[in-house]
Amino acid sequence: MAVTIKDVARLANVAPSTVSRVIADSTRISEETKQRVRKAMEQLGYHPNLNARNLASQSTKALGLVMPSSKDVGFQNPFFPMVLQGISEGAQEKNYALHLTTGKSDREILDAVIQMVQGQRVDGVILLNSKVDDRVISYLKERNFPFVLIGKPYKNIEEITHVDNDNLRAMKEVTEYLISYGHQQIGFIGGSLEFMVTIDRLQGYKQALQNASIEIKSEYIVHEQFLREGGQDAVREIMALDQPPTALVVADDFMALGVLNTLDELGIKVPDDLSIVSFNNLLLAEMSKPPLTSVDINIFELGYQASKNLIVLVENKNEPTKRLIISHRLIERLSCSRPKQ
Amino acid sequence: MAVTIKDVARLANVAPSTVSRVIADSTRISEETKQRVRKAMEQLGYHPNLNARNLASQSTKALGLVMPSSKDVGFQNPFFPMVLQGISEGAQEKNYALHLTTGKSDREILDAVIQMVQGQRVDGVILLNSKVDDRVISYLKERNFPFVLIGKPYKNIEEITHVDNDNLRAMKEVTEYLISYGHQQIGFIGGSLEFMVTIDRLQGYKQALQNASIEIKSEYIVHEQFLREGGQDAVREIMALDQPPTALVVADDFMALGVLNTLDELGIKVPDDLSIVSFNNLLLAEMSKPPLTSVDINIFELGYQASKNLIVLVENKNEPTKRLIISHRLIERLSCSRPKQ
DNA sequence: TTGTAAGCGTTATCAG
DNA sequence: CTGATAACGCTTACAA
Repeated sequence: MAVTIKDVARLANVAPSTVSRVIADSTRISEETKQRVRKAMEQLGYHPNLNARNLASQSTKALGLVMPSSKDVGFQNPFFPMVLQGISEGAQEKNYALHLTTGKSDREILDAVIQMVQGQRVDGVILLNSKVDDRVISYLKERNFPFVLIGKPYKNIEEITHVDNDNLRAMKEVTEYLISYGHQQIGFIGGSLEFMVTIDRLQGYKQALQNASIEIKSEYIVHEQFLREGGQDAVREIMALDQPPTALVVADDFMALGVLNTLDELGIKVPDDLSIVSFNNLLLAEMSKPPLTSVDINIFELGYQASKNLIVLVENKNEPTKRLIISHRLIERLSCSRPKQ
Repeated sequence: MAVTIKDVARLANVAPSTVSRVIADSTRISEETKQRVRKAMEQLGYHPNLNARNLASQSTKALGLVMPSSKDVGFQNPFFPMVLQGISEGAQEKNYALHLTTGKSDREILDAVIQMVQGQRVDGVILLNSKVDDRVISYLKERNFPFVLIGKPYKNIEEITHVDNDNLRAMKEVTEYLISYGHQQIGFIGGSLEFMVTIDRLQGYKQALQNASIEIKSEYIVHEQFLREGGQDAVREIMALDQPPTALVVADDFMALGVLNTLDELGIKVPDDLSIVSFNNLLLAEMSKPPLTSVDINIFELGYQASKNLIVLVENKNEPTKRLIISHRLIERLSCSRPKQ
């Protein structure tokens, strides 16, 4: 039906193998026949059948992407499209295609990954959401199949190539920033502790307080969902304390938006009564009222480096595992000030 | 290297073709051998090589998804992850895989699509962003390759299967809703007129005004980018008029957020001084201040129906083209009230 | 009900 | 520099 390599060969008066070599731009083909073959390809509108090619060459030039479960709320966070953008760019540059995988349960996701990997649809896999004791990771490691993780692995850190921010340091800096403003009562509103990012940031928060000899109060530490009213409950809880904090670090701009609303309802002014720093620096951050001081964690770059390095991993069999740390940057806006007396 | 159909055949003491039939669950195989073969597959951890299978069967059980250009700002709108979620679900249900495609320019995108289609990596394609005179559409139509468009085609409406909202009616209803509140001066802040959705909504807006014998003022109609400060410029412009509107319809929640901010800066209170209705009903809508009355256009369903119907198209050669209209619903929150005297 | 064998469209190995 | 020819792993007539 479709035009094949044989049709091209016939028209150009060469063997199919020669056409194949022209496609691969082999050096061992005379410039003259190359021209002739290329013209024939053009003329016939030839495009190689990728399935045949993959089958013969035992490789696919495609990367698999494991998305967060579609039931996951986190899916609505703009984090996902941004990281995808980065991944996509890194792949495109090396002419790799992207293959998507989801599932409603962990089991479904694992099955989809297995199919994709064993079915040889992809040469490598990018993981977005590492959970504690992730079965997908165990599976890939076991088979020694190339993959990179965006975020920090729960175990075997040294054996898993991953790209992450230095979340500990980022949060430490943020906390120090607030301390330097004169804040002593600083609250922490983070996501679930089953995410490494939360663990790291919590630790950064604690370290900063300790270094400044500020007491760590457990009432100041709240873990909530990243999204939605999560922030609202958290902030009510924490502001109802006898001695409420004068500053807050929040895990995510989206959540910070909820925080801002609740504060408004409670009649608490930002930054006059309460300072806030959040993370991610989404468009949201500059559109909220007041605009949020937020840590830009370079989401695009996270994705870009992930695919870029996965390709390296795929193409060089003995590439060592790596840990890639993407830089972050505090973007100062209007949600912080000195505490009131 | 990997375990193949032959290994299974050998272990189960049957011919490879028999194994193939077992995989396809052919009725012409005895239950007994089915058991035996399945056991062998299990034992060896067999998974079919999808490239070989695709090559032999000339079909892929995969759908291609053309994403908005990664340079596109629209990419940051939560619309994308939501529609992807729907698409993914529809595909998963029928055991179809998803293949992604992007590019930085229209040319790159077209090339990627051609590669994907002619390379026979997918059986059908879902398009997200139809532009005027879309070359991807022309290409697919020309080749008679199955595809569905999310949104409304610019031309050949009857010949292109697409899933869309009734944007004209939705906007008409919204405008009538505001009129019923007593508003006579109603502004329109929409996206670029190169999007069909804008054209449809603008028309709905005009129809509602006409039906109510309200004059259509061109100064009340502003077209801006969907995102970012777009809203802010637009609202400044429109509120600076001698007789500013008492109500606004806005194309998108995200944009409405920008509008809210600017209004706040201008000292204009919502809904007391100005009523607002927006579209999409993102999480944002309930988190903004005040919470936005917004039209839920069922983004998930848009995606879900797209992949579901694309699969029908792919599997039934002579399926007629369809137009699928997804329902919408006005979600009333706190951004509307009667106009002041 | 099962086996044989001919593709599917490439790439890769050997000759020449 | 180029051409045969054998894989690659599976599906699918056609036989049996």
